[in-house]
Amino acid sequence: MRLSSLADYAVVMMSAAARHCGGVARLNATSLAEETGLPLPTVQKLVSRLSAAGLIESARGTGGGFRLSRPAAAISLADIVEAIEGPIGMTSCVDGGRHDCCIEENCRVKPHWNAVNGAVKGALAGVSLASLSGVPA
Amino acid sequence: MRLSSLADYAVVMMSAAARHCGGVARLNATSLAEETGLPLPTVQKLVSRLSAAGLIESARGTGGGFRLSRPAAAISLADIVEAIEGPIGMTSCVDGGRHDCCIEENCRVKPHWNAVNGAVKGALAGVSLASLSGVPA
DNA sequence: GCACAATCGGAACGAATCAATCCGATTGGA
DNA sequence: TCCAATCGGATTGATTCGTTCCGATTGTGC
Repeated sequence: MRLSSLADYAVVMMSAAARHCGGVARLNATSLAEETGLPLPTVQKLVSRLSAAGLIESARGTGGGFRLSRPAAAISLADIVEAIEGPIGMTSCVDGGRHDCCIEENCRVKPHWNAVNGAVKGALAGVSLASLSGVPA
Repeated sequence: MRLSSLADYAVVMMSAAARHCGGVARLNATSLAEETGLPLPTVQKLVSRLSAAGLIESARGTGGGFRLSRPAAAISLADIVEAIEGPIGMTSCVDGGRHDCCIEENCRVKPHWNAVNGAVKGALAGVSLASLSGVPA
């Protein structure tokens, strides 16, 4: 019931990127690590995950860096959390997923978890980077 | 962003207890383990946690067992999760708690986490054992 | 009053996941 | 063509979680 530190750091990092990224400016991992105070390797790992998820676009080579692939208003906390921790689900018995529960047939709690998952996901999807960093658009 | 297996098992166990416990009947850990299919030691550990949290009342000695200390309608998922995993909070920077975040001064995301935490907690508090097990009262 | 049996409660072990770190592959510029 | 700076993946260590086992407590039956 507590998201991992990586996801927390990712949210902070994306918020800082949204504040600084003035449209086309690219940020590198080093400057962002210095600004946020996070360790550099951690920032690198987060950048890898986020770029693999498609939230940011990275450019290699000298003077490279990364920038947001979408506007800040179109990125929500749910996107970031799913990019770092995988699909949002409080239990293993989500519909369409794996079935590792050995008491699935006698489990009458399962249908109710979907509603709870939807509520949690909606709570995270309702907050965007724009509302976090104060950017109007 | 995924609650532990213990909490999941605890919810299942409490649901089964709510179905069987007809007011004053006491359940023992062995029968409940046989019915739910969970390992006996796990059930014992869950009973320990839940009794320490005050959700169930345990009785030692021959013919002992445990029963719900409150009506099924007065016990929510939030109570069970908090009994097993501690306070519900997605991050370490909850108001009134510990301050382990080294970038707290530059963190502008912090005020928004409280709203998210409240939404999640409300989603869990809105579901009671009565709605899970189908007991009318 | 005593012994027995069944139970809860806490402590110890092993496994899995997570977080942090390091090195190699790729790419743009000079 | 060479160099330098960067991203990407792989490795190591630590923390936490899950499971299991053993001792303390208590009520019953004789």
